[in-house]
Formats: sequence, structure tokens, C-alpha cells
Amino acid sequence: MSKSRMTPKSIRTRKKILDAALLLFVEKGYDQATMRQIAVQANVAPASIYHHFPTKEHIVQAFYDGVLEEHTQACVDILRRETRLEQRLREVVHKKIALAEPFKKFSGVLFRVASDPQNPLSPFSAQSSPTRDKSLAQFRQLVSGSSAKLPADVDLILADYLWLYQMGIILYWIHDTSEHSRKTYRLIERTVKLIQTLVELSSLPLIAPFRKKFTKLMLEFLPDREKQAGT
Amino acid sequence: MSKSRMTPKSIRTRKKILDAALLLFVEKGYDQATMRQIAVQANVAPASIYHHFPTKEHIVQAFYDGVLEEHTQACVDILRRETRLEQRLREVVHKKIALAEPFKKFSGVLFRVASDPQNPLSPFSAQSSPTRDKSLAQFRQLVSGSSAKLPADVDLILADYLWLYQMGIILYWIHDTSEHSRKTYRLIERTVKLIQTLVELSSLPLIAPFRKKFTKLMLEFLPDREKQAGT
DNA sequence: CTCAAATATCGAACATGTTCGATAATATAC
DNA sequence: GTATATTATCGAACATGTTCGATATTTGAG
Repeated sequence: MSKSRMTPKSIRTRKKILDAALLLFVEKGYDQATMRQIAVQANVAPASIYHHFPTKEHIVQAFYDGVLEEHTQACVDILRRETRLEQRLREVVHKKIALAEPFKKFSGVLFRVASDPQNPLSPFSAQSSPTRDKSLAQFRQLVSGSSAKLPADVDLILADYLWLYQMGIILYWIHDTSEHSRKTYRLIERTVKLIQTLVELSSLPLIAPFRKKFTKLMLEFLPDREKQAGT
Repeated sequence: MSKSRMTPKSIRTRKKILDAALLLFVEKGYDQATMRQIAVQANVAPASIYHHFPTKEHIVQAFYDGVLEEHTQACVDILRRETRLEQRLREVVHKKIALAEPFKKFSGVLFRVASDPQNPLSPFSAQSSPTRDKSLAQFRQLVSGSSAKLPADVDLILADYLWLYQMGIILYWIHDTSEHSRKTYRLIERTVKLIQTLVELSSLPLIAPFRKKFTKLMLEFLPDREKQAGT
């Protein structure tokens, strides 16, 4: 697993395969690009690919892992520079879509695995996945590091639901056929503002009773999670 | 396509295949049940299955079509008997899950196709699918036939978003591992009440401005649709 | 009932993701 | 530098969804 174990040759071949796969996936889509074609393009035997990736889907996963890493890096900057909740959310989600854009043509496969409850890679699955945990941690930091003063009950659930919100945006994006995904960016802009408004409203004492019922409901249907260390 | 064209023998064989497939899908799951096993169980040659179903996924689709038909039938009763919006929604969604329960083990495949934008069967795809249209029409009737007095802007979008809400419930249900999907039913109960509350609140003149901004936003990101005849 | 057209069935073959066992290349210890 | 262990690569084979062409069965007109 650890990259330190990788021999230079292994790294080179892995990259050759990824380059070949990207080319073919973009050109013909995931299903139409066969492992044999990828092998030819990468100048290796089909069987060799399986030395570097457990399955064809894992090749796509590798691209997504790359996006995630770039995104994590970008978020460090964003979250250091910006303290307003709304702007933090806007930039983080915007960046995610922007980084994923080159892979849009075949990113539907990811939601394919995401929808399968049996699949351990599914972000909704009960078992914890490192991928989801990292992504969730990011949203926790997005919330906790912001300048927003949140009621305790809101603070308890906000990060998790912003994560879910992000999933919804991605689902919309995958089906968005407008040029350059303009509609998705527009949706982000509108919904981020809306969320900000809701968060502000949620602090009004007048509606506290309703809000508390609401957040209690939202907490109940979140997947169980271990208690986290304070902050 | 039309069933009137089906010869008796065709109907019998089709049923044999569906019975065999159901048995094996439930027993071993969709992926583990092979076409050859289904063929053996149904006492036909593998190739014969393809005379009745274009692909393996279409077998699952057939089960879903069955559920949809039963549900449509059940909804006629529900919507005739009950006029309160909340109760109509509760019963319609509850019934859907209840009817789908026998197929839960392999119903993830449906969301698999649902997530693929290329797939014309996807309920989110741009092209209209008869399946989605029927389902949407049901929710339009659910809203328009209810006793609720709705502001025009709410009325314009409510049905579509209740349909989307139902999709969310199904997604939750697919990943719900609690016994008898208790958590899903609980979620339905809670969210239906919440929706009712929101609909009631939406009629308060005090918050009309906010509501109108909100519904305008929601309308913008709904897929384009032809104008419907009045009612 | 007869027979041609339509339909249903089948065995064999194909395409593609994947596995296996053997071989070659590389890294590591001395 | 040599021997050994580890790693990478490969050709061949396998499993499974699917297609093809031929054959059998059913349907429907006269």
C-alpha cells in the first residue's frame, strides 16, 4: 500500500497505464475503452495492468484519488485565507468541481460504485472508508474553523450535511450537460447563498424551537459515528 | 413492445426466467447470479434469455416495472380515499418502499444505472423516460388533488421536488441495513411531517418574500419541461 | 388440415474483465 | 560482483455477458 514500497519501475509503469487509460476513457468513455486497448496504448500486457490496479474500476478510483489529493492541498490554502463560512463553502465546492472537470466524461462510474451498498468504496456505506473520512474531516474543519457563531445543535450536524450537500452537487454536475458545467456553478452560487441565509436565520431566538426539532431529526438519521475529540 | 403481441409461450417462458432470476438474485445477489445459472434454473438455454430480455440489467428493470405498476394501482386507491397532503405523501412513499422490499437485496443495481448519465433509463437523464414520466405524473396528482391550498409558486415546483424527495428516500433505503428497514420508515414519518410543516409555514405572508426567492431558485434548476395542459 | 411466415430455442462462438503459472527483470544482502 | 529474494511482466486460459446462425416450434391464413 505505502508508496515508499514502490520501485521506480513500478511508478513508471503505473503512470504509463494511467496516461493510456485517461486518453482512452476521455476518447471513448469507460465502458468502450477495453483493458486490451489500454494495455496496447500503455505498451504492456493486459495482465500487467492487474499488477498495478486490482480492477478496471480502481483505475478510475486512482484518478479520483488524485483529484482528492489536489483538492485537499487547495483547501489548505482556502481555509487558511478565508474565514467566512459562506465563502469557505463556495470555494471548497467550486474547487472540487473544477478539479474533477477533466474526468467528467467517465466520472459517472464513481457514482456507480457509490450507489452499491455492498461496495466498501461507497461513500454511503457503513464501513468507514479512508476516502470519505478525509473528505468529512475537511468539512468539519470548514465549519469549525470559520468565523460563524453557530448554535450547538447546528454545529453538531452542519459539517456532515454540507458533505452530503457536496455529494448532491456532484450528482447534479455529473448529469449537467451545459457547456463548461455552467449550470452547476450557478447552482453552487445560489445554494451557497441560501445555506448562508439559513445558517443566519437559525440563530434567531424566535425560531429556536423549530430549529432544535429540525437538527435533532437530522442528527438521528446521520450514520452512527464515534465520538470525536473536543473542539 | 406491446404485450398484445406476446404469444402464450413467450409469456410462460418470460415468467420462468423471472422466477429463476428472482430466486438467484435474492439468494446470491445480482453480480453473483450468472446468466448460465439463471438459464439452468429456468430450464432454458442462456441465449434464450436474450429473446426475452435485452440485457441482464433489464431483468432487474422488469422487477422494478412490476413494482411500479403495483404502486400505481395502489396509489389510485390512496389518492381517491385521502385528501390531506401529508397523509397522501406518507402513504404513497411508504407503499413504494413496502412494495420494493422483496427486491431490496439487488435493487442497488437500479441506482447503478440511475447514476449513469449516458444511460437512457436513468431517471435523471435529459431524455424523457416513460418510467420517470409516469412517476412524476403521480406526484403531480398527489399535489394537485390534495386539499392543501398552495401559493402558486410553491404549487409550480412542489410535485417535482417531492419526486426528488422520494428518490432520496429510496437511496437511504438502499443503504439502510436496519431490520425491516425500520430506519427508513422512521425517516419517512419524520420528513413527511417536516414537509407538511414547511408547506404550512410557506403560506404565512410574513415569509412570502423569502419563499418566493426560494421557489424561483428551485424552479431554475429543475430540468426543462414542456408546458403542461392546465388544471 | 396444410403450409408458409413468424417466433422461440439452442449450441457454439465471441468480447472483455480477470486469473494463473511461468519467466524475466530488478532490488538486496553479502 | 554474485547469489538470492522480491517484484514486474507476460502468454495463455478462464468466467461471464452477449451475439450469431441454424433449427425447431408455434401461429395464422386458406
